[in-house]
Order: sequence, then structure tokens, then C-alpha cells
Amino acid sequence: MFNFERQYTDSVTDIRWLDATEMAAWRAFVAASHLLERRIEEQLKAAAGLTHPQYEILVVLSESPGRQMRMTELARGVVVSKSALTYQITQLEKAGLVERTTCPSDERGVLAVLTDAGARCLERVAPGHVEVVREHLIDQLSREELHAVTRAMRKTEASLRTSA
Amino acid sequence: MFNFERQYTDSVTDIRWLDATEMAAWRAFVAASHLLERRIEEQLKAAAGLTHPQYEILVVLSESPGRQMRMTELARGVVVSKSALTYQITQLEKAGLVERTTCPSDERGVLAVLTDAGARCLERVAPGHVEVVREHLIDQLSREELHAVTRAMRKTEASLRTSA
DNA sequence: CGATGATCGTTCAGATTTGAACAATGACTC
DNA sequence: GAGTCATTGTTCAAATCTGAACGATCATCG
Repeated sequence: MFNFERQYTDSVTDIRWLDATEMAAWRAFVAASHLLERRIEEQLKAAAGLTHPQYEILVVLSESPGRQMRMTELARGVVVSKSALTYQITQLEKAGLVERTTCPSDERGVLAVLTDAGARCLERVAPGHVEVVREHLIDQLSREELHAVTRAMRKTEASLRTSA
Repeated sequence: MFNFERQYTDSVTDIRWLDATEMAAWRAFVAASHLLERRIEEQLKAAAGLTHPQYEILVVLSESPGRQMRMTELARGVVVSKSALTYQITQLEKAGLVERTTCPSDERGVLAVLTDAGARCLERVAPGHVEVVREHLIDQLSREELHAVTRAMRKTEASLRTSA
């Protein structure tokens, strides 16, 4: 499973290791994002039996024109694999929060549509969710930090979306 | 998207919604962290058949005195549930990268110990991993942004570790 | 039109995660 | 010491995620 050979032929590798500052940033980022993800998941599950991906699906749909979106685009929006989205939309359909419609313009396509019940569910759950995000992230940051984080994360997102 | 009915009895709800700046920060953070997580997972899987949690376990152990750590503490360090850690340590044990030892001072305890093979594996895999982190996160950020992100993430981590 | 290749969403198998329940041990009080 | 409660790590069932394979539809071009 694991071998010992380096795939690079360089006799002296030119690896640019992370210095202390960079490593600190990376570690903090990983720890914070994992912890926050856990907390959010916990809150949503307790409050509404929703997972974070499910909640994000409802949010994205609610902001989409006609409260509907194609599967592939939705998967891209919530950053999840197509198969995971298929699974989650099925779950949300069972719960009556989302419906599937065949896309009129493309026979292959499927439109996920937010139902009224889904919209109401989102309204009901959003306050508690926002409070968690606010308490542990937003309200911890100065306005300046908020802007810096936004700039940084957008660059990261762009970098990742661009390269394949 | 949100109407005016509330399930709370407050005549005027005191929900502090996210303003545009705050929402932008939160959205960017979620998207970037999910995308980066996916990319890292992909890279580690392709390069060494490791998952990100497995890699983090190796890293944390390698930096721990005696290359060993108690299960609970390790779980806290890599931000994963105890049962997930049990599973992953079993996997790493099968691969010969980690060993289990009963803790001398506490009969209940288990020490996860990094093996030489585990240390070599880490050395081999680290460069490729660091490159991904650098390309999409570190190198995208100015030095100032790097510091801001670190400060922000540490506050978030502290907030989440403190409360419950 | 017909052929080729891309895109769409689903299905499937396999891996992983989580929380709850559990047995075993430790810590602490009376 | 005995009793009580906390902690440790594991097991288990259930849910979820991913990538690969698939059939169906679309788009392009000769």
C-alpha cells in the first residue's frame, strides 16, 4: 500500500515547507473548520433533524429564481458530489421539503424545487443556525478580520474552482 | 425569503441576521473549506491511499513526545469522534503505520504509537500534501491576510472548545 | 440524417462517521 | 474499604459520502 520511493527525481527536493506563521494559519483553519462543522451539524440535527448539507440545499434553493435549480448546479453550489446530492434530495423529498421535476428544456435534467413546507422549515430553522455561526465565528471577529477572511476564502475558492 | 411569522412569542424577535458583509464571509468560508477538504482528500488518496483524518493522526503523533498519544487526546487533537478514531487507528494498525499499547499509568487507557513505517510514510506523503495547501490557501494570501485568518480561526477554535 | 462524444442524473459497492450503549477501570467520599 | 460517579475505549446500527459504472439524452459536425 505504501512504498518508499519518491516520485520526484530531484536529488535535493525543492519542497517549500510551511514556516511557523503559515503552519499556524493552516492548523488553526483546519481545527476551526472541523469544530464549527461539528457544532453546526449538532445544532441542526437537534433543532430540525437536518444535516448541514440538507440545510444548505434549502438555503440555495430558496435564493434561486423560482426556488428551483438543476441537480448538477445545485451540487456545485453546496460543494457535494452528484451522488450525494441525489441521495439528499431523495431524503428531502421524503420529508416533503423538496420536489423533483423534469426539466422542460432538457429531457435529461432534473429540477429540484423547494416546496412551501421546505421554505417554512428553513424559516423556522434559520435563526438557531445563524446564532451558532454568529456566536462562534462572526461575533468573534473584528470588522477588519471579517473582510480579510472573506478575501482570503474567496481567493481559495477561486483557486480551487479554477483548477479542475 | 423570510416572512414575518415567528414561532416565538416575542412580539419583536431579537434575531440578529447576518448582514451582507457577514453573510459573504460565512459563505466564502463554507465554500472554501469544503472545496479544500475535498481536494486534500483527493490528493492524499491518490498519493498514498490515506484519508485526511488518517494523515492528521500521523502528523499529530509524529509531533507528540515519544510519538505516542492517548486515544481521547488524539481524538480531540484531530477533531474527530472517539469511535471514528477507534476505526481509523485500526485501519492504520492494519497498514503497519501505528500500533496500540496499553497505557502503563491507566489500565483503561490505550496509547496510539507511530511506527517507523508510519514516520517514513508521513515523510513521503507530506510534500505533496503541503503543496496542495500552499497552492490553494497559503500562497493565495498576503502576509497580512495570513495573520488575520490565523487570529480569526484561533478565536473561533477557542470559542468552540470552551463552550461544551 | 447519423455518428461521435459530452453531459445528465442515478445506482451501486465500499468506506467512513456519528451517537448511544456498554464493560472496565479510576477517582473520590464517607 | 464500599459505594458512587466519572472516564476510557470499543462495539454497534444507522446514516452519509465518494467514485465508478451506467443508460439516457443532448450537441456537434460531416
